[in-house]
Amino acid sequence: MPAITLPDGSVRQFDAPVTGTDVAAAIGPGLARAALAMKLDGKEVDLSTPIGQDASVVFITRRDPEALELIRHDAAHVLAEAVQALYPGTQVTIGPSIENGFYYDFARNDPFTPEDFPAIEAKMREIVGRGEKFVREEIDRDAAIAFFQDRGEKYKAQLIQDLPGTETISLYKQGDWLDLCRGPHMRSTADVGTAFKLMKVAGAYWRGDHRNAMLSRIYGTAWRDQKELDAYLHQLEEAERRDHRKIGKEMDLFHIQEEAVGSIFWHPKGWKLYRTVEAYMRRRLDANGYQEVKTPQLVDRSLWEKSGHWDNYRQNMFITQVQDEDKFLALKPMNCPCHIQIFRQGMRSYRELPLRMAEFGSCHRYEPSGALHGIMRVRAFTQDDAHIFCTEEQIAPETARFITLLSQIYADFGFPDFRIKFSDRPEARIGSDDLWDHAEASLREACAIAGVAYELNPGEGAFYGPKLEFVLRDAIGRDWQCGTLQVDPNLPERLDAEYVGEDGARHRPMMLHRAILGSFERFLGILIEQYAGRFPLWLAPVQAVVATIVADADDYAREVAAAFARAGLAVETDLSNQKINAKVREHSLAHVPVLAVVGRKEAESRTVALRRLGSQAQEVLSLDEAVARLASEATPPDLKSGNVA
RNA sequence: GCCGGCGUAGCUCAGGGGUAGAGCAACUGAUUCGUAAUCAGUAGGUCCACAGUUCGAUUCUGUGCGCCGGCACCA
Repeated sequence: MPAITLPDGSVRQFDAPVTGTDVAAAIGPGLARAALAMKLDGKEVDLSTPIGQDASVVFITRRDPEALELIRHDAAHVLAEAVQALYPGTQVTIGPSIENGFYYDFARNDPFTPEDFPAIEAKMREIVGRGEKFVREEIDRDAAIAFFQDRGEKYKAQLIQDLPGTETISLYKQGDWLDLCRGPHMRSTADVGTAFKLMKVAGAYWRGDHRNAMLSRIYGTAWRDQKELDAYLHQLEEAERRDHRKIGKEMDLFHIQEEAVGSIFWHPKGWKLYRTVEAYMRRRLDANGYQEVKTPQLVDRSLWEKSGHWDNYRQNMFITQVQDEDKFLALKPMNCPCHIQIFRQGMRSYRELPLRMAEFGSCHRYEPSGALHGIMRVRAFTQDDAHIFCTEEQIAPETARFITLLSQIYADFGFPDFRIKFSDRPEARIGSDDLWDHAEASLREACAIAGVAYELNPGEGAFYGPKLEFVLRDAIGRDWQCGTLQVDPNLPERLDAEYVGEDGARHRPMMLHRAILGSFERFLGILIEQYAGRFPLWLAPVQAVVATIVADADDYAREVAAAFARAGLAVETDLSNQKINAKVREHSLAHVPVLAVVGRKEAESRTVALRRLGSQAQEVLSLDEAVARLASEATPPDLKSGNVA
């Protein structure tokens, strides 16, 4: 007879097999009301699951983080029932819970539009209000396939068909409606609650494969209560204000126009930001043993044929041809083959390794139109690229060294936390398993040396080697790969790079492809969103504005601005005949970090009144002191004393 | 590339089969003011492009282009 161990260590004996519902009731009416599901020996299951033997049970209530996932998953079922009730003939497919919500993919001739949402939401509330019990039923595989086929649910039938034969097929009923589902679920549709909202419609390929039919996906968000939902919606609104496209316009940083899709027109302030980041990166690379090079933009197709890119990526390359010439040149989509050309000049010795060759390489790729996104995903971009030619033994130490450098740089830009994904061998790959074993082991070892944790991203490596991806998140919660490090034993072979070893014989170097920012464009986009345009002083494109209160202070204001400029500050003057209130407002909205206000008082005493963005306080300093202090504050992190790279 | 939505002044947006409107910005003038909007005036538009329907299209229909949200892709 089952003895149930509870989280507090206590044990309850029962005379006969029980369900979670029974156990909760035995403990108390409060828990019986609150329990939504349970963890049975660590596995999440329905409350109604029978317990015949000794087991440990942890109840999940609305307060537990696990509840969110249950609510969202159940909400997806409720959505599916609502849709099938309102739009007969719609087939159901899958509907998981996701971060912040859920979605459900439907097969239907006429896709949904947001105008359908009110009706669907109303129907969902009705279903939740009915509080139909979720009833689990296990069913024979063939019977299940026949059942769904009879109902015209061919996607469900196919799902079952493709499940491994050992899998138990379970259905979940809620009143008259049912769905194929592994579970678990809460007690009834009432447990979903009312804190949900349909968010958007989207197309999505069946099983994520572009060769398959496109389904109509409805996204929703669901929370434990209205307060959480409101907070989430509010947070979304806030995030939209940080959108780099919006801020880029407001701060006059850049624009993109139809005649150059996927390419950026950098305006003076945006380019200033770009140059600040570039100058910083160049100093970091110089200090870390990199040699900077510059390679051609247009390169004959023969080189791309040798490297393999012509075969693999021709569709995504910009090809040019000059009139009256048969030659085809490609705008380089990447820098590696060019760097190998430099490596191949003359005879290389093992003594030169590891050789770190860096380039702020301008690349062009014909990205699919749907992939373009502001300045984060473009067709013309500049990588902070470098290739490290090294021996196999040097892979791990070089990688560790790289991670250290990257961490430092990310921290300087205000990203102390980032995610690392480890992508190992994909199905379609070149090179022997032995080679891959070595390359992956080196990367793992490097991560251990660097002391960093990573998530495994199975099968997502490049075709030539495993890679690490360094991922940052934008304002809206989308993840972007920025940094990367790829181990490549292949390209040196194809393009015949070699060096003379200690033994006097010729060897193939290994090649590490690596980038820290990834591309300037993407990184600047993330950076803009990270700071919502309110950059730290060293990054701000306009660091200070000297604003006058009266015209009598104009000459002094010019003097102050000149002194700021001599100290290397990016400064502007505002001598317009507006009230100081208006000037404060205008430059605050423009995210200028320092406002130096001068009136008659300041002109007479040779002081300035500094006001920092986000603060209402004023600090009156002598001109000399203000210059010294701001100049020191505006020093890039790598140039601060005591922090020399 | 695929599915859906959108495209009106520099920006944010309203409007609607009879060739367009607001706020902010810009420009001009007045105002010289002490830390988040001084007042008045002026100017500003191929209503994304092309085709079709119509007496007449910015408005309706179609196609193209671009943008936005997803999906797929991301060397």
